[in-house]
Amino acid sequence: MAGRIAAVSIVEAIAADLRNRIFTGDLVSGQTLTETDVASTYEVARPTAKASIEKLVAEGLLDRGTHKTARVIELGPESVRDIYLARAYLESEVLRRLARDKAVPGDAVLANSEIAALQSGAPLDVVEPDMRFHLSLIDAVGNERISRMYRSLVGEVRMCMVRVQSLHLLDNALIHNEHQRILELIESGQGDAAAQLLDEHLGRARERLVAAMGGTAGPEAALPSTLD
Amino acid sequence: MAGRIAAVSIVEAIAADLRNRIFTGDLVSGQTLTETDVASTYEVARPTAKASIEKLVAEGLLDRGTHKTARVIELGPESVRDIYLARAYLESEVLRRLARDKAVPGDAVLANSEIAALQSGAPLDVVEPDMRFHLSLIDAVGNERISRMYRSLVGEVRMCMVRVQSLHLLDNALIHNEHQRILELIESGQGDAAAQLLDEHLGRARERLVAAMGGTAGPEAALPSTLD
DNA sequence: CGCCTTTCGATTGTCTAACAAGTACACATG
DNA sequence: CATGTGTACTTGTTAGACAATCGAAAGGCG
Repeated sequence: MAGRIAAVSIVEAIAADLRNRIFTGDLVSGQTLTETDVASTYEVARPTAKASIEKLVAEGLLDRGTHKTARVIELGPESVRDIYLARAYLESEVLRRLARDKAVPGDAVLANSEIAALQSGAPLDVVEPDMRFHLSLIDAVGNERISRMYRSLVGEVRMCMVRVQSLHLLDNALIHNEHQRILELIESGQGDAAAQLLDEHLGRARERLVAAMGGTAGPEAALPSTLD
Repeated sequence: MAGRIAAVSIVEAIAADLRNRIFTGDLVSGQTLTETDVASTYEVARPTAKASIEKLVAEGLLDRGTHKTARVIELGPESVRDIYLARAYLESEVLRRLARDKAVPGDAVLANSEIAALQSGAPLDVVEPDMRFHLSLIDAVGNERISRMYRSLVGEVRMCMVRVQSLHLLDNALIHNEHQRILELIESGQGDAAAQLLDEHLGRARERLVAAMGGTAGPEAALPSTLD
């Protein structure tokens, strides 16, 4: 069968669509979402729209106070640092434990080869396999809660990405090489080195994002132009 | 001022009370919570009760499928392992980074001294300062998302505790000593050793919980009787 | 007697309509 | 300029209702 069918409730369906619109940049940061707007857009009753909005608020994608209109969360430089540091915390410990068992997840290898394969195209094409690479590492330890936590971080990372999508921040070859080295370090059991390399890997991505979103001057002036 | 005032909505207030009743064991694992029950208990309309229930479902404290009654989640041995391993992942990396800065959080010292102070009392009295000790370490790195994640884990740990509260699983002196050694290792910059000790600390607690809840024979036979 | 089907009560999903309560912003007033 | 007032918009909550679904009990059949 082609994809498991899903009898989702209306609330879930609307929440899923809103989530998608946030991740694709259709709904930009700071944009307001009134209950009546959502209700009329999807032609449902206001309580239904309300429930959808509150679902996304619980996920952390929307923000709202009592009696105030919900807004798409705004991710400033401090949020980006918080997100990427949280990623580093989760993932570096994962790398240590994978290295302890010398367990290289096949999905991660696959995802990284896809990064190597795409030579050009839209600058955001690398995001999907990149996220899949990191998720494969996380999922490899088989901890349900860790995977859930990391996925919520990935959602926020995607929001950061669409926010600066006009810039080509990402050097596919560099990303591929660093991933490759991380996998090699896991295979040879060097957990500390893998964790440290990951720290640099994420730290670099983080600072480029911060510079691109918070920079006063043009980003090409603030960033190192070449990274090979 | 003595505590910021909070004008919480009815939904939030009910959710908070239900959460409290879950943590105190008033609502036991597996117990069903129909919307009408909650509505009549708190004398509110059903949609309000529904929203409260869905809030707790989003937090992971209740579980429910479409058209099915919500139940308090049941934490079996595999869940306990998942929770404690997730704790270890988060916290051991935190210890490494604290050790790197040789930063011993004052709140953690305080919480541990409270553990030393209580010599007797209810067996669960140690849980609160124990959780506070670990939370202090987590909060010390100042990462909002990591703190949030850990707090959700702490909630589940509390549920585990009330589930086996009849047994005295906890040796206050042992806990205090291990905490103390962890703090010392942070102070001397030995991150790896601190992380490893934490692993043992959490691993022991986890296995005792698992044995207590899943053991076929009486727990005093399955567990090492003394731990000094 | 045991198994399958049907029926029924209980529960949830969603809607309409409505009122209360709060926020934000413009406006008038001192 | 600071303050108070008022109004439009939005959200919080309720009541009642109907459809859809689930679980289990009751009944029929081999």
